[in-house]
Amino acid sequence: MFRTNLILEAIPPFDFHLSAHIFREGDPQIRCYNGEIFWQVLNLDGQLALIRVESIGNVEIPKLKVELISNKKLSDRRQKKARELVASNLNLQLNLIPFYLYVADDKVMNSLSKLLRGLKSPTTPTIFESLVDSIIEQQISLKAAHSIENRVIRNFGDYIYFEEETYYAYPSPDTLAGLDLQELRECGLSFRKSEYVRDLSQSILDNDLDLDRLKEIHETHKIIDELCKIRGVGVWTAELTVIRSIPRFDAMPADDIGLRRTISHFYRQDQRISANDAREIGNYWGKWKGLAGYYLVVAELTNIKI
DNA sequence: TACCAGGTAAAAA
DNA sequence: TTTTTACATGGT
Repeated sequence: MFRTNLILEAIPPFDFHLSAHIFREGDPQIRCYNGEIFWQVLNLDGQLALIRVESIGNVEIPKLKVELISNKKLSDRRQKKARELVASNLNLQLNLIPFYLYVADDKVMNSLSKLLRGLKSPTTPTIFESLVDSIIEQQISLKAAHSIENRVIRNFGDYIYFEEETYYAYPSPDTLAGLDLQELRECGLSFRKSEYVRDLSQSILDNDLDLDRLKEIHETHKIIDELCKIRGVGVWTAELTVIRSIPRFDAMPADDIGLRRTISHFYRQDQRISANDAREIGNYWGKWKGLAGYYLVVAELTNIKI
């Protein structure tokens, strides 16, 4: 195996351990954080590398050591690609200060910006990955969805061996496009969702759909409109995808039943709220509503009381 | 056992 | 045009 070390810096504040905490329950063979190191397999222009990230700085002077493990020596170009991918996956270039200033008048959010200072939301390596995951997550519980996602990754993802362990990368559109519906169905997707995923993959393979082009579109609502043209992608899926893959934070999946429960926990004394109620509250966070929603979800996950 | 959980498209009315 | 229905797994 070949090993390469990189040093990455982030725009402060950035709390690596707090931000990686969301992967605490992750599958160790896919993507995981163990309290010390975060790891996952990345596809660097066709070559796989296991990346292991650890903090060698602190929240106000954030610095990361990234170890790249691969079967063949990584070219300079691929090392650069790895740098870019890790930086975007952990949202290192996101400046949180404007967000904190924007929500300073909101009592709850102001508290959270102090309690969760340095928390950045993760970004998926590709828009495709976020779309497929979001389709799988429609309607069913996150736990059920994650077990289905992990089966898809284990069954169809490329992999590398390292120290007697197998690590899986996310399957490519090319691979998923060529599957029988029955193969996806056996991972736990419904036949309908299997069609969505296969057809989405096929249209990328055929160059009928260029997801990366969406990043160039300035207005987020236009990206959401474009995503909604894809069969199986509704507003909820599109909003979730722009937040966690582009990423854009001036959108929030107000239809999301879990997010609504969380918003009501902090703002409406746990009374059920409608999607419109959630949108109304979300508008108060303006262009930062997506990140504000993430802060609320993490606050609930980590059992923070305001 | 039944019902709900980070929805969506297609069928039925 | 609007309303209803089918669908997958995991937890309670």
